[in-house]
Amino acid sequence: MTAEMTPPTSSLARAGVRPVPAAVYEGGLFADCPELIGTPFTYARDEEVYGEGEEAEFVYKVVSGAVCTYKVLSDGRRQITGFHLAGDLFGFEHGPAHRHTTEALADTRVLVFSRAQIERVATGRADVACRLWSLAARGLGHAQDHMLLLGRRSAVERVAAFLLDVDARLGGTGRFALPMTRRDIADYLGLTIETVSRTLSQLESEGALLRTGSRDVALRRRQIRRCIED
Amino acid sequence: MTAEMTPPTSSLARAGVRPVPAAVYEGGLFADCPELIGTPFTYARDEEVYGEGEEAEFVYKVVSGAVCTYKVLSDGRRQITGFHLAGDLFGFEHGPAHRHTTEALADTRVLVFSRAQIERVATGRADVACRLWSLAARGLGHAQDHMLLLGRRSAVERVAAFLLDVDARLGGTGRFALPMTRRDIADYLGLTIETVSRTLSQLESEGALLRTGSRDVALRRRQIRRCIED
DNA sequence: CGAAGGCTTGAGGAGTTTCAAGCGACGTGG
DNA sequence: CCACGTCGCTTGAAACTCCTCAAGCCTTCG
Repeated sequence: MTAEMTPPTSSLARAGVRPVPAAVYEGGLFADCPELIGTPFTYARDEEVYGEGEEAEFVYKVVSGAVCTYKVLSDGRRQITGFHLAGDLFGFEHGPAHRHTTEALADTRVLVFSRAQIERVATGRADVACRLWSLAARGLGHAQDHMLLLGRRSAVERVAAFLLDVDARLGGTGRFALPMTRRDIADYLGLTIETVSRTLSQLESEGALLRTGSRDVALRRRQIRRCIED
Repeated sequence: MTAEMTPPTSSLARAGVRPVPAAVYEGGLFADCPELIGTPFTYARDEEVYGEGEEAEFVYKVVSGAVCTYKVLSDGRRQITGFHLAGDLFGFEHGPAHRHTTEALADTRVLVFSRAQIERVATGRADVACRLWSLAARGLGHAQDHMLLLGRRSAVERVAAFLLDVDARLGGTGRFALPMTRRDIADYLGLTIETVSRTLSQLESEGALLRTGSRDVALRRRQIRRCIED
C-alpha cells in the first residue's frame, strides 16, 4: 500500500479502523484489468467515507455492507442520491472535488482505488474508458428513473417502488432486511420518516407485505407492483 | 449521407422537414475528432425526435433551438429530465433502446451521429472514450443536483433555481426569453403549471423579476438567489 | 435499570394540487 | 378585416396529500 493510496486517516482513526491484510481482500476494479487493484478498507456504521467539497482522490467498490451518497442543504434538508451495496462502485466525480457526501449504513468493507491511476489507465486503454463510460451511463439512467419518482410519484408509489428495488438488489426472494433506517429511506424518496412509516403500515394493512421486525419485510410482490403506475 | 445515417423518416415527412445541404452545417461530435461527423437535420416545434422504447440508433447534438427529454407514466404524468440547448448532446443510452422520449421545444437544428460508429471509434480511441465518460459523468452530476431539487426544495426554490439556470445557459445577462412553456417548466420542476405561474407572479410582486411578455423575463439575480437555500 | 435512538401513530396545519373561470395572443376562415 | 376558436397563461376557491408537532412504544446499550 503506497502513500498515495492511503485515504485520509482522520475518520479511520476515529473509528479505530485498520486496513485488513491486503492478500485477503485484494481485487480489481474490473475482472479483466490487473492494473487496477484496490486496497481493502473498512468503515464503521455511520462513518463518513468522504464529504462534499473534499478532493476526489479515491474511488471505491463495496465488498460487503452498504453506503449511501447524499447532498445536504444548509438548513439540514437531505437528499440521498443512491444506495450502494456489495459490488457497486461509488466516488466517481466529474470535477476535482466530491459533489456529495458518502457514509456507511452498516459496517462496510470496500476496495479503494486511486482516481488518478484509474484516469491514467483510462487514457491509455479504450476498453477501460468504455467501461467507465458504461458505468456512468448506467448511473445516469438510474438517476433519470429516480427523477420521475421524485417529481411525479405519490408516497405509496415511491415506497412500493423502493421495496421492489431493494428486493431485487438483495436477491429477489421477496424476503429481506432493509439495510437502512426510516430516515435514510425518507431522504431517498423525498418524504418524511412519518410518511414512510405510515405508508408501510398502510401496505401491511392491505396485505401487500408483512413486517416481522421493523427492518424485516416479506413482500407480496404482485400486490406491491399493482400500487405502481408505469 | 449514408442509409445508415438516415433517421426514421416518418416524423420528418410529417413535418415536411428536409435535410439541409451537408456542407453548410456539417460538424464533428468533438472538435478534435474528424472521424465523427454528424449529418445536419431539423425538427419542427413539438416534433418527436425519438420515443421511449425505440432502438437507440442515433446520438444528437443541438446546433440551434432546444429539445427536452422526458419520461411519461401511463396515466399521463410526465417528468422532464433535461433541456438541451445549442451545443448540448442528447440521445446517449446505456442499453439498446431509448429510455426516454425527446421532442423539440422550438424549430431545432441538430447533427445526427450514428451510435454504432461512435462506439466503434470509442473502442479504439481512449481519448474519445474518455470524453464520452466525462460527458456522462457531467450528466450524472446534473441529475444528482436535480434530485435534490425534486426531493427537497419548495416551489419558490425550484422556480428560482430554474430561472438562474436558464439565465446562465442563455448568456447570463439576466434578461432572456424562456424557450419552453409553463407545462414544460412544471414537468421539469415536478410542479403543476398553476404553481409555476403563481410562483412567477409572486416573485414578480416581490420585485425579484420583471415580465415583459409571458416568456420574457428580466431577473434581479441577487434577489432570486436569496430565495434559494444552499 | 435508565437513557437514547428508532419506529409508529394521532391531530392539526401548510403547501401544493385540483377544479374552474377568465384573459389575451394568435391564426383561420368567413 | 374582423369574428371566432384555440391555446397558453393567470387567478381564485376548495380539496387533498403530505408535513409538522407531539406523544408513546420498543429495542438496544451502557
